[in-house]
Amino acid sequence: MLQVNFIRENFDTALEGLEKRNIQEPEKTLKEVLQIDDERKNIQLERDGLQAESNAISKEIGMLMKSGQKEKAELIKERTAAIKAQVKDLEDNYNKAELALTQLLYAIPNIPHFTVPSGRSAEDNEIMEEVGKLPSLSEGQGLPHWELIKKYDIIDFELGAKIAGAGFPVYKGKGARLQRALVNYFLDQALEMGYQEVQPPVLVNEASGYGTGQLPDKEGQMYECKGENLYLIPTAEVPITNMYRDEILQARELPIKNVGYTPCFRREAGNWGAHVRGLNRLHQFDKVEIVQITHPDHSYDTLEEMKNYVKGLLDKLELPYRVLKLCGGDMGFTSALTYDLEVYAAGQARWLEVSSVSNFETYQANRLKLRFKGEDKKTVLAHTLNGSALALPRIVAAILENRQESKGIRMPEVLVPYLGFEWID
RNA sequence: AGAGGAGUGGCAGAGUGGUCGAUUGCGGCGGUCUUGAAAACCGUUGUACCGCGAGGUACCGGGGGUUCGAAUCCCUCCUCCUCUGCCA
Repeated sequence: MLQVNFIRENFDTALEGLEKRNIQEPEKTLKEVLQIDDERKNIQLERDGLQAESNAISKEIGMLMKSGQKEKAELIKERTAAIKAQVKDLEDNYNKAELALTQLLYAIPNIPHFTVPSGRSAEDNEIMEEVGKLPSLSEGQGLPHWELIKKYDIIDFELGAKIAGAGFPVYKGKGARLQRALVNYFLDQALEMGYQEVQPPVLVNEASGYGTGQLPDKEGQMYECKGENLYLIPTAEVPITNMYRDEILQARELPIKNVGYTPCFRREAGNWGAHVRGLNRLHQFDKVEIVQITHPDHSYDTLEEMKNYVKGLLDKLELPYRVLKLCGGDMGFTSALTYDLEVYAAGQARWLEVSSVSNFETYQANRLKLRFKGEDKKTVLAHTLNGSALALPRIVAAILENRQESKGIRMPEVLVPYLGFEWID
């Protein structure tokens, strides 16, 4: 969430940023934040003063008791009753103000970076570049992946529906092996870039959900564990970033680079439309995620580095892709700047999002209380970033669709050592 | 899952109702000494909020309670350890 002091000191910047996101009545909301915060401070001033008085009296009573002046002590005790009641009142008011403040702040999205284009929807995203040649498929070789997977019997949706539900496919044979190869390839590549591999829990508690911003606003997107107060992760970002919740790091430890493979679970309530077929949208899918924690001065360099790293993966997989800079209206709630990478899937003649690389600046760090001790010994919020590197299903879809030949589907060269075969046929 | 034990500052570990935000040791940082280092010695060393400042308030796993006063007593939840049971 945003820091109140940031809003106070940069009111116009904050307002401009929120306007870019097209949220309702941004000025009123920001003013309300400041007003509630002022209220909170005033209450604290009064409460702390009374508390100090009360502490002094207690101390006095202690000394009187020690020196045996019981009656005198009893006399003073009477004075404390009024103070106590007052403190209790102020305490209640303080808690109310603080709660109102955090709830309000939870509802305010991150301020977009100044380079983020304004816009309302995906159509307003800025296409930064397009890389690679779109495949030209010959007649009869333009099948979408949902037909190809049947043809080669490598992914079974009906079977998954039987044991779980729609959107939970079963990968079989070379389909399953392709999944495993991709995960291993992506992890190995990240290792070469200096990331530490981690295997986090795929269930997280409420505090973690709040830490990275999935709660409270996106509650409907996560699967909940009945009676356990745990959530299935929608992305490895949640557990991996939350490893650093309530931590104060040393400046020299930065940047921290972690990579993790996890399955991801998304309810996708109300997100199923006509063109959501096959692997395009699933309730469960596999993803390798890269997460970095950086010094605020370096986070945008890191964002470029991460984007370039993901581009490199797509280059090596020989998939044509384009890079988008998301507009204010399409960007995630917690992000300050997001690049989406989309691969071209020839069988559907569509671009499919396979990665989202974001800088959250201090938005998550503030919620997480993730700080570091700087060179001047001051404790300041770190910046958090993450990116998919990569999400599997749509990569699989694009590989199947773009690389289909009459003889079968030719696997990308870099995967062959991981796969142990060259063709799905 | 049952029985028992324990959670205190970066770590170790005192503290069982009153000048305790907390003795001490280690580690860290600064300094003295040294050609340099080690050792020794001296000093310093948590977080958050409020206040122009002096300073104040809160925090001893989380939450609640008793009391004029709680690290210390009570309730509750969480976590860890040991034993028993169960199980990849």
